[in-house]
Amino acid sequence: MSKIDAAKIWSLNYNLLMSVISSVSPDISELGLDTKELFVLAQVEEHPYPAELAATLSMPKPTVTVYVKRLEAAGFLRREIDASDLRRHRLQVTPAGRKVTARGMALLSEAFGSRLGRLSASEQAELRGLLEKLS
Amino acid sequence: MSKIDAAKIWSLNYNLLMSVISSVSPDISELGLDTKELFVLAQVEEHPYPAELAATLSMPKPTVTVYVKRLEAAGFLRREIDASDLRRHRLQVTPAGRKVTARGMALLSEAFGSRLGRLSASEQAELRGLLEKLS
DNA sequence: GGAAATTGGTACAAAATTAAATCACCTCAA
DNA sequence: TTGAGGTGATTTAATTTTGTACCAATTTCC
Repeated sequence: MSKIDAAKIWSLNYNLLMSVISSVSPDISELGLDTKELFVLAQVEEHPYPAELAATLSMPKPTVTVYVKRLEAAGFLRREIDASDLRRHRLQVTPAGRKVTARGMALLSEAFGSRLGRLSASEQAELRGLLEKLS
Repeated sequence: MSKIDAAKIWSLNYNLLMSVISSVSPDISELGLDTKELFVLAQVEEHPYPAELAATLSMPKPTVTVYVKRLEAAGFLRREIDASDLRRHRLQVTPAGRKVTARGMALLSEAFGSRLGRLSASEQAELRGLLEKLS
């Protein structure tokens, strides 16, 4: 349960996530957005400001700017200046954006779910609980 | 337990990993290697060929080439042509490489461990078991 | 034995990502 | 007020990562 184990758990988890990502990204691309763009888009409703997005996704602010710009150009997102603080840009998902998010997350769920399927329903709930404690 | 949940579990896990990575990468940089380089180095003993590394880490072959080259230049790795298959380059971690790997993984374990510390010992074991089933 | 197809690996150019600097705006103490 | 310090977001320039094309060694199959 010492340092060795934490690193082991880490690697297992990391390799798992990466392998799922790379298996779905071709399908996600066909929706007209990049995998990372999907992650950004999926968090916009919960975190409607670029700085918040950067913090929760652990990515630099300029990177968020680029993704937001692309998402806006694709019509998945609208940007408007926040009335109460003119520095802030409030983001809003368009109906098209919501649709593509749902599809993309469904693809991800399908791929990840096929791994999750190795676990029983109660194990899945257990896993979710553990991850929530860690978050 | 449907698609929605898989996506939720996914996001929790993804954000967790990314936040841990970004919190340790400054410390890892001080060891003289990049975070991704550490991940590569840490897998060399288990997967001593570039193509294998690319597959297990889900990264493109050219990327592995670049990292291997840097790790070799830094003296953490040696490359020799495999006697039984002259196309393959067998990689070998040097003592310096082993040392820096241990330190880097310790840093990672420390950071991840401080999250894991929120779980009881039996919960940690539970988590590891679940992740192993998924891998 | 010897083309043809495969596999491991790399070089180079293009694309993605990021660090550093900058601009616009906000807050608040004097 | 005002101007000093701080925050949100973007631009620019540099770095990192990757796709494409390629070579060299090996295997396959006639």
